[in-house]
Amino acid sequence: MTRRTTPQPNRETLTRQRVLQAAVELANAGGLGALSMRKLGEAVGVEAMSLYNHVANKEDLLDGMVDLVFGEVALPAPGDDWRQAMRQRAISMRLVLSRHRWAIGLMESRSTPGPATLRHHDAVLGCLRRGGFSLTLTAHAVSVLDSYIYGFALQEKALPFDSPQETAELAESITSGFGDGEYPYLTEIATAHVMRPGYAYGDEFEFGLDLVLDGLQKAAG
Amino acid sequence: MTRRTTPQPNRETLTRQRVLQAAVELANAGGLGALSMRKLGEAVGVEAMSLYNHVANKEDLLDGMVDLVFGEVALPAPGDDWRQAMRQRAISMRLVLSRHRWAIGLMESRSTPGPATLRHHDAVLGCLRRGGFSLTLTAHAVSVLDSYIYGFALQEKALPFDSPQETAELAESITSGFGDGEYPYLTEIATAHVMRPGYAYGDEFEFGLDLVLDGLQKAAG
DNA sequence: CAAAGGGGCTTACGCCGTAAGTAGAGCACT
DNA sequence: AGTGCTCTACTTACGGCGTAAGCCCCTTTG
Repeated sequence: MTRRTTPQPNRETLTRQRVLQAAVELANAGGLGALSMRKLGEAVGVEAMSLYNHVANKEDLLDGMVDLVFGEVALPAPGDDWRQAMRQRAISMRLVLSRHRWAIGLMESRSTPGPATLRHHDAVLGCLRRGGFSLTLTAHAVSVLDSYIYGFALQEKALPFDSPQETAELAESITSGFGDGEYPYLTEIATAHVMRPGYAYGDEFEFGLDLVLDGLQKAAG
Repeated sequence: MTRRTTPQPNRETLTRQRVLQAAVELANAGGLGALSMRKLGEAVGVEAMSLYNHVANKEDLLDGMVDLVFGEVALPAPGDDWRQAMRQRAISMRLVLSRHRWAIGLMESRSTPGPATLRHHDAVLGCLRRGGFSLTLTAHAVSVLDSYIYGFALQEKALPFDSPQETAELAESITSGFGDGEYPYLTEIATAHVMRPGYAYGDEFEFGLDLVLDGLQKAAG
């Protein structure tokens, strides 16, 4: 046994990828508030300061996390009909954003997009251009589609409940707090619509999505 | 001079309103990051801990700020045509959200709405119901409209520039960073569309808004 | 086998939100 | 007038944050 030690067999070398993935897992589990450099270091078995060998600073870490999330979104297949492709893209994006609820709040202010983000946007633009959209209409379409998707994800995130049952409980607690006449229409929709069995806000997504796609199809002529 | 001191004539008593307004001003000036209890105390001429006489904690402070912002949005007038009223409401909301860019990032996770927020939502629901919308269609309409408005505001906030000139500069710096073939459609839209004189992303808002309103009108039959 | 470089660790600084305790002024009683 | 309650503001302190600066030792290379 002249060999000193094996090259740390029990601790595989840290990489940017491993750091980013651990950060995403931390954020998934406890929200962005649970993600600190110290806790992230602990999660990957390293002191906080050692993380700075792999990320420039926390901004850079967040940028990398956002790009990782974008990488999970299914790219529109080049051969597909634009409408079909955009529909699938939107649904995939919403799925990804609901898997990583912290991400939507992070896309504000992240102004240095990573490669997966750029690839995603390029694929979306290409799908529309090849589908016959003019430059101007392509810009309109991307704006309205992304606004709708992000905005829906934002609202969905703001809801502090997941199951229909929790929804009903919250709606009841809100309406019972006021006199009947104070917010009549809120009371009406809470009692007669939201509290119906089987209600789930997420089901609203496809209604708006198809509404937007219809409008774009008409505009494309 | 038997009287000890006058009852502090030069310092008007602090109120929740004054605290909230100062907090909004701080956030307007320097973003949410510039808003700390210490700085807010300094702004109103008081130590940080004294603020807790008027707000329960920072969460409560943020809740109050959001409600203050909602109070700035013009309520739909009861007599108006639903489409006209919803259009004006959307434009007013976007204007308010661009005056307070920090607010959109805050509406995530604020789950205890204040009176102005409730009044706003009740007025919107009422406008649609009186316009003949069924309960289900009203829920659809609110979802798609709010998603679009918030999502647009979110994207607008993410843009790190305000003037058309800054936009062009950024677009050029992005496209020049890659080989021509890497992101062809991004390059195309950046050079041939975004960099045109007079381009401003904000102009996209009304296209999507009218698209959504058209779709709702059709759905309302 | 020595030199060099790099990944990891320790320490420290100035922020943050806020719990806990204190002081003084205004008011309502006797 | 005295007594005590309440309300506002201040002070101090704690644990956590991002990260700058410096050191240490292991690995690679000549």
